Amino acid sequence: MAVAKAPTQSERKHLAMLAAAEQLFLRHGYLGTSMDELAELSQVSKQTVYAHFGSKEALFVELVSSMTARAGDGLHDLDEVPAPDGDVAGFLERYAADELTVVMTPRLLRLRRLVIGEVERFPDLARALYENGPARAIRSLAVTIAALAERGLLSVDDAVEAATTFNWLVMGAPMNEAMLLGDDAIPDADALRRHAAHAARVFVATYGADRH
Amino acid sequence: MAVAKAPTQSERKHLAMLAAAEQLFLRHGYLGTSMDELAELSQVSKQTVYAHFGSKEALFVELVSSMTARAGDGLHDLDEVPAPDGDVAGFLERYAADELTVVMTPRLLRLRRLVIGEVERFPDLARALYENGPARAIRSLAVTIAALAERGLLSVDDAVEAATTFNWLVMGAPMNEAMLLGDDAIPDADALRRHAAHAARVFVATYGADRH
DNA sequence: CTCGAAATGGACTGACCAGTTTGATTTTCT
DNA sequence: AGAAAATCAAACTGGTCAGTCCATTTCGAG
Repeated sequence: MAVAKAPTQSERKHLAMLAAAEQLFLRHGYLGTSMDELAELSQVSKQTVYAHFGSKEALFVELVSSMTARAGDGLHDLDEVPAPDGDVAGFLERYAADELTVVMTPRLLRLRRLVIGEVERFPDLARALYENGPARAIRSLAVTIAALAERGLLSVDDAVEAATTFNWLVMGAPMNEAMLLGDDAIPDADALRRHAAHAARVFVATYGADRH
Repeated sequence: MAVAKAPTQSERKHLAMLAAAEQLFLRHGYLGTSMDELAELSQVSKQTVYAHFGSKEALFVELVSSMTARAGDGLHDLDEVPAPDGDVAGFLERYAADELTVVMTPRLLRLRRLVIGEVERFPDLARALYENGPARAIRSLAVTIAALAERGLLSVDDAVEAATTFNWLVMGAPMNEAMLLGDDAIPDADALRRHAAHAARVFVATYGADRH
């Protein structure tokens, strides 16, 4: 088994700095965060910050990139058997609820706000977030939808279009509310489940196999 | 008729400052814009800026508020006769295309990015943008949808839920792409029309009167 | 033409900030 | 234990920024 080696001081400080950077950048933005502030919150001297990350911009890019990469992680191992033999709506509802539970989280919403606000300054970070978030989710869902269509459980011409439709049917309203109304407007778990059910209902009404 | 009185120098400068503020704030953000820069671009002395607006924050709030208030203007006088006697899908498609044409504009998208990035600093501006944008559009659409349901052209229980669904069916994908991918990713007029048609098709498949 | 209001520009204050320097201290690894 | 690497505190550089001050000029209405 893996040996739990004690983290070195350097590693501990590295993590402390990343944690402080996350807190400050997500709260105050890129320009609104100062390196002195960050060093103090990390309980670390300023030189140590520069020794580890080189510059404010490099630290920002590293932090945002790593958060972005981990963004849609707990989700995409859900390519289990899509539907046993009929309950497509139930499957889609569960999928939507899982997706919403992952995405509608203060950490990820703040990351998204931060990155959107910095599109002009850091267009690559924004593109990376788009690729790792919606684009990845849609591609993955399109495969599943195509498989369901193959089995005759859905009636779909263009699987990517259908996946895109479902994705924004699910995410559109809560995401755009959360962007502008702040974390207090995040729906609770029950509201998310109801919304997921509604999205699945609309989708099946459009793409259900019983359409001629 | 209204007399076209020549604008005084003071009025001209006031507008020049607002124009410069729009350009700079939308491009560089709140913190990224300096008052010296703004005065220079306005062809005005710094004193004049402070004489007119008092402070950077006040100028920012005034600019964003006025842009927000005018945001969904060219649209909501479209409460003409919703549908003569049948073509609900066509009516919805036209409505969606109009809405998309107004919203998917660099100016408004940049405003939205700016406001989202400043949610923590200026929560009231964000709330105002939400109210004047999506919330207003959805309320207005809900009335129309209820009227169509009344005439038996749609089968709708909850008009607000249906309006919300249609709204994000229309705006979700292009809006969220534009937020992260920048103005270059704005779909052209033809793509917008096709997307509007698709949204209308999905909506009618779900809420069409021919559902039992 | 005249007088008050508005605008000018340029210097100035006080604060902040990214990044560097230095020399001493502590941690890590062998 | 002892050398190399990492960290520290604190001062410092060069620059920027919001907002103010002031003496002079320009504008516009009567």
